[in-house]
Amino acid sequence: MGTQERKALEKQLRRSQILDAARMLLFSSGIDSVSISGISGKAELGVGTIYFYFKNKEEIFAALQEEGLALLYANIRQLMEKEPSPEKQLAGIAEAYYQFSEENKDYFDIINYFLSSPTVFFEPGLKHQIDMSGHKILKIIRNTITAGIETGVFKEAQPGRFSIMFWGTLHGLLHFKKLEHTVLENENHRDLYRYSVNKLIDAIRRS
Amino acid sequence: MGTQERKALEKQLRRSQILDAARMLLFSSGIDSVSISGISGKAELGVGTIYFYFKNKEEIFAALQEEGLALLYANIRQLMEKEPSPEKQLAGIAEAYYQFSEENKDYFDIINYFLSSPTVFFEPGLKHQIDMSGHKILKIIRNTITAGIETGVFKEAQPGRFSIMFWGTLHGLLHFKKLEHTVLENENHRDLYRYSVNKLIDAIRRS
Amino acid sequence: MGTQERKALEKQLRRSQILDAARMLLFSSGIDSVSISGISGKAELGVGTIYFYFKNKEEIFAALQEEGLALLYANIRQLMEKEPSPEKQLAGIAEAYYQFSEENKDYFDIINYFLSSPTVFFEPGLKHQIDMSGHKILKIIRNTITAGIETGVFKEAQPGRFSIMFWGTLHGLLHFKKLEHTVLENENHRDLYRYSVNKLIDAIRRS
Amino acid sequence: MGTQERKALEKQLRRSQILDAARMLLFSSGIDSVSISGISGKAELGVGTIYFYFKNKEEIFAALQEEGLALLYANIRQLMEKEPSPEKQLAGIAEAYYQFSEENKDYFDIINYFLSSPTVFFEPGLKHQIDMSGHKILKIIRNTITAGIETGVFKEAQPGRFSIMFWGTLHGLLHFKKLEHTVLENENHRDLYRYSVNKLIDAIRRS
DNA sequence: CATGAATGAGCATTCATTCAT
DNA sequence: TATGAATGAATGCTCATTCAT
Repeated sequence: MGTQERKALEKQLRRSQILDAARMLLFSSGIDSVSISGISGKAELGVGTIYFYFKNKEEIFAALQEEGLALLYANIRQLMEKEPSPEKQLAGIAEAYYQFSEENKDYFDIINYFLSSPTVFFEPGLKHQIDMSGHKILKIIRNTITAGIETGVFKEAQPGRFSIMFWGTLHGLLHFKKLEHTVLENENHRDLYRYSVNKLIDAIRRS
Repeated sequence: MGTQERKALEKQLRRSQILDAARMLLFSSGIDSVSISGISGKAELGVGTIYFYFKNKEEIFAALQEEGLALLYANIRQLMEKEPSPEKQLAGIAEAYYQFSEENKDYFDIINYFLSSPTVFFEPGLKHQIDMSGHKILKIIRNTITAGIETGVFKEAQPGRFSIMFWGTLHGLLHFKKLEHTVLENENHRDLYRYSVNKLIDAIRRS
Repeated sequence: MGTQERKALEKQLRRSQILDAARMLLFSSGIDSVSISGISGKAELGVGTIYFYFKNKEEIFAALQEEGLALLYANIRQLMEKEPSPEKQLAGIAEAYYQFSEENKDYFDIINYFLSSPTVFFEPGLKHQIDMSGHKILKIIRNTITAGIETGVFKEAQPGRFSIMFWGTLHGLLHFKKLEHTVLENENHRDLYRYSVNKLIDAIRRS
Repeated sequence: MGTQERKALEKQLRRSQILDAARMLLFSSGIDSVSISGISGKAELGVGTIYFYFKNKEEIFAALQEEGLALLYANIRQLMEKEPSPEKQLAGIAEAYYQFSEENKDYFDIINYFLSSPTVFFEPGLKHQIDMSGHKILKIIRNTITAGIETGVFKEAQPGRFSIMFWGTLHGLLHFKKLEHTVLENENHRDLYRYSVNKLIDAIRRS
């Protein structure tokens, strides 16, 4: 039915409208000062309407998180695909994550928000969707490593594990960014990050 | 004076009492639902009394964080000192951190909370004190590595950087714990962690 | 639409309801003990509802102040318009102010509160509105004086200044009301007030 | 008894110590941010001690108010005594009050605080003392006027009333100071004040 | 579908005052 | 006398969520 289609489309449109408002607010004022009424104001919709399209405030954030993961995924693909060799590709992935954490700090923060919080639970369906996004990113890494193994550049018996470790190291180091001028004292964070990535690539190259 | 001493002791006691309550609440309800009035209720003290001993809610959290870091530091020392070789010592440090994240989940969470949060800042003095605690832990790692280099077990031109990377990897992987049954799918998190630690030790052993 | 109209009316009603509660509280307990939660209790509305209709506690006071000024203005007009001559009109204005300070003591107090308070400031927009109300009252006085000059009853080179002085004298004397039985000792405050008004009218009549 | 005397002296000393602290705080932070604990800190005395010397926070303010009135009294005397004629003396008194409101704004505010507040009641004894201070000031005015009448410069059947009116006008106009840039629009407040003082002196000169 | 009025629990923080020592 | 630990009521304000229309 044409009518049905249009309705579905409109529904999608409203969702975007709300998400746009939420994103703008998130980026301009930080995660703590995003309120439903704020979103409703920015989106020029009633508060009740927000609740029609999203069950929760958290659901809105989850959607934003997905956006972030999608963007990160795209960035990674882009930077990685420029590179010819698995080694350079891995480095490209790491570089993409670093850039993302700086250039899309708000998305990075929101992803971390959910990852760090010991509480927050989403509905199973929602959670699955988000996990899938994380999965896709991890898969790129694993594929790159597997490809490297196949071409003989890498030697690694457990590419699945190594890819998680790789990702975990990047993640942990990015977390340390805020310690740059205190605990890490003299270390330049960027250099430290690159050093670590090289270390990891070295480790898999020779093992 | 006996009286003075007892007074000082009682004062210390009250502080602990408050911190205990805060810790219990934090542990049972998550960081977001720890409120001053909740603490005052749990501690069976008036709200005002809380503020007599702590300037701020944040000061309470900072104290808790420091407690956590001190405990972690002690645990690390203990597990590490059992081991004879730098390699085993590094493994011991990693093991201690893992255990800490499980057995002292509340402390682990609070440390992470402040590390992850894009906003919260402590007063300079407070921040410095916390940083020092973090520093001490990092120093153990660096010393272990340096010792390993000196005894010829490790080869690494930049022990300072490597120790941060080491710590960062552990940190990042522990963060992934909650993804165990989703993104990490088939991987047993514990095994993954150990695998990674070995990888890191391998990397420094041969390089 | 009938529905829309009723809604708008109800909204206006709620505002009044809140203002009524605030006024009653102010009247019965003094300005310092008017709290939002007190108002919400008296008005039988939730605290949040108060904040839905008024941005601030101060906005409520400002509304009350404006109410007061409007009432004073009306009273002045009424008493003044009965009088035929500028002299009697001036006396009528003074009389109206005196009556207002007695019969609408709560309004009088709130107007004074904001005038006396060394701190409190309203938002520019709000302030402007209040100032306008004050202005209107001052203008009546000035117009009366100007009219008197034009008809030759008064002689005064600076009617603007004199009207402020006139108003200031009334204001200052009403402030002294509470000193009636102490500093002012034997003076009957009412008589004193009338004496002063006559003095002022005399002063402008002859000068 | 020497001991008794010293004790009484010490008691007086402590009072001053507390008042000094309160005054400093009042002047540096404004009337609203003077707290007992703040005073106790500044005075280097325990909070309990404050309550030993003053029954109330209000009692402290009352003492400060008296200080203010005494200072005002002294200022008035000084400025007035320079002048030879009753007319100039009246102008001097007015001038002194104006200066006091500017140069000792904090004292002026505290005096007004008690005058404006519709609630606050002091103990009878205290109240009497404060009233006396007010009285003394009023008496100067009355004496000046009476003197003027006796020397034939002034003509006024009711010097008592006129002096209150005089004082009330000054008081009311000083209150209008904060309306200078709004309600009073183009009027320079200082000029307006002087104009009014002259008007009053004129009024009594010729009547 | 869309609205937005209404809610009320919840928050961190302050501070005058008391009272056992 | 002097102390300062303890209190707890009180404050203004926020905001996710609901629900009648």
